Amino acid sequence: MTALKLYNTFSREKEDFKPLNPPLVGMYVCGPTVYNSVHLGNCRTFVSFDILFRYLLHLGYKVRYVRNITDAGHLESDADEGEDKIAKKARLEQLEPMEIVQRYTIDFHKVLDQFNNLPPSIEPTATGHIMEQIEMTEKILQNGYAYETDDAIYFNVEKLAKQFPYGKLSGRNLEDLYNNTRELDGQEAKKGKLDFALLIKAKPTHIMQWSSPWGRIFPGWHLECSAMSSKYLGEEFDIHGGGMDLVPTHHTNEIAQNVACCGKSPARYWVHTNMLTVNGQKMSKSLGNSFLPAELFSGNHKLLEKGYSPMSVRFFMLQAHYRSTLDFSNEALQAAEKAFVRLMAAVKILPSLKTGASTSSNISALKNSVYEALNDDLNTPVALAHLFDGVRIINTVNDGKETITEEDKQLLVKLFNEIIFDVFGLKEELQENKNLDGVMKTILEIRAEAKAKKDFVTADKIRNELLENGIQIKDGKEGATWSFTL
RNA sequence: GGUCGGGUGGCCGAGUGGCUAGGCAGAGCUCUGCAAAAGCUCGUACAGCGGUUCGAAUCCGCUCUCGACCUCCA
Repeated sequence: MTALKLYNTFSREKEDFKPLNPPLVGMYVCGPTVYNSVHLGNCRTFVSFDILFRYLLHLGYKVRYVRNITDAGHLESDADEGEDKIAKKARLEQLEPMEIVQRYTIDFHKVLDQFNNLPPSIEPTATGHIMEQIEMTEKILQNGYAYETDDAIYFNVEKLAKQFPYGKLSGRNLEDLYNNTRELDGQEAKKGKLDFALLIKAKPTHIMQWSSPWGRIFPGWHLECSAMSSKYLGEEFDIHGGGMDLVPTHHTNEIAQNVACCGKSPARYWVHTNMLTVNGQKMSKSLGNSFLPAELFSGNHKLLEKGYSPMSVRFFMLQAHYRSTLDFSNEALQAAEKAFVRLMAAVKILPSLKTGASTSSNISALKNSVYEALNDDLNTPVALAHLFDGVRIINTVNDGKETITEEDKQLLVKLFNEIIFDVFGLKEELQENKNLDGVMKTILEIRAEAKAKKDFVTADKIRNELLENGIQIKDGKEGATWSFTL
C-alpha cells in the first residue's frame, strides 16, 4: 500500500509524510479569534483538520494536536494600526474582554462538538502565554531582527529577507510585496513597510495590557502562534495548518519569527484548506454572506429552504477535497443529506448480511482503494466514492443477488466502521431506542396481518402516518423493516 | 493593477496523456397489492480557439470568464 502524501504549501508539491520522530506527530492548527461566533466557513477548516487528526491516529501515530484560541492581540488591521478585536467587541457590548472570550470560546467548543470533532490535545490561549511572547521578542531583538520604536517592537522583514526567502510560502518575491503593499497612515515609525509588530505599546486607555521590559504592551497578531507552537511542539515539528487565507500574512510572518528566533522554519509540512463559497464567493464575516452553524441546523436563514443536520453538513464537506473550494447551496446540501442517509442505512444492515461460500466482489481491493485515496493527500471524495461501491455490494447481497463470505463480511464491517466513524467522524444521529423497537415490531405485525387480509386501507394508513412522523417502512421479501427519515 | 488558483454532464464534485469516479436529480426496467426502499440500464460532460501527440478534460499558447490574496478573515 502507498504511504500518506500531503500537499505542502511550502514546496507546492505532494510529499511523502515522514514524521520527525515517529510514531510521534506534532500538529499545530491556527484556531479562532474568539470575538464572534464561528461561521460555517471556519468550521470547514476545523472539520478538515479533525479528519487529518483522526486519520493520523488511525494510522497508528501518536499525535499531539495543538490548536490555539486567540483571545488578545488580534488587530483590526494588519498594519497594526487598529484596535484589538476583543477589546473593541468588549467596548461595544459593555463587557469585560474576558467575558467576550469566555462566551465565544464556549460557543466555538459547542459548535465543533456538534460537528463531532475530537478536541485537540492542547488548546492554549494567547493571554496565557504573554511571557513566552515577551521571551521570543527578546530573542528576536538579540538576534537583530527587530527594533523598538515609540509605539511598538517591530519585526525587520527586510533584514530577514536577505537570508531567508520571506515570501516563499505565498509564492511571492519581495519586490512584488513591496510594490503591492499599501502604505498606511501613521506608520512612519516602521523602517520598512513590510515590517509588522511583535508587541505593541499600550496606551493607558487600552483595556488589555501587560507589563514587559518595554513598558505596558499587548501582543501583535502573529507572535502568539510562534510562541505557543514552539512551547508545546518544539522549534521544529511536523504539520502546521490553517485556512488558505492565512498563507500570505499570518503564516508567512510566523515563519519569519521562528527563523529569526530559532534559526529554522517551524513546520515541515504546511497544510492549507480552501474556502467555503456561497454563490462562488468566499464566505466571510466581512462580506456578510456567512452562515452560523445554528442557522444551518435549524434552517432559520433566508437562503435556506430547511435545516440540515450536523452530520449531513459534515458529509457534505467530505464530498469535496479540502484544497478545493466548496460551494454551498440548498441543492448540494440536500444531495449530501440523502447520500448520507443511504450510507448509514447500508452500515446498519451490514452486520446482518447472510454469508455464503464465496464473495462475488473483491472486498480487499475495495479496501485498498479507500486507503489509496486517503493516502493521496486525504482525498475524501474519492474514498467516499469507493465506499459507495461498498454500499451497492451490501444492498445487492441483502437482496440475495450477490454473495459474501463471513471473512469478507467482517473485512467490510471493519472497513466501514473504521473509515466512516473513526476517520470521517460521522455518527448516527437518530438514536435507536429499545422501547421504540418493540412498538414498531408490534405495529409491523399488525400491518402484516392487515396485508394478509388484503386490508390495504389499514396497511397504507399505518405506512403513511408513520412516514409523516419520520419513520419509513420498507417492505422486503422477508418482511418489513423500518428506518428513520431525516 | 500585481501575484496565484479555477472554469467538468441538470446540480454538487473527483480525475493530470489512452482504461472516460461518486453522490443528488431525471428516464426506463425488475421487485411490489400499490408505493417506498433496493438493484439494473440510460444520458456519454470537460469555457473557447489554436498547437504538441498515434491519442488530451488532462501538456503548451492565446482569448473569454470566475475567484482568492495584496486590508480583518478559516
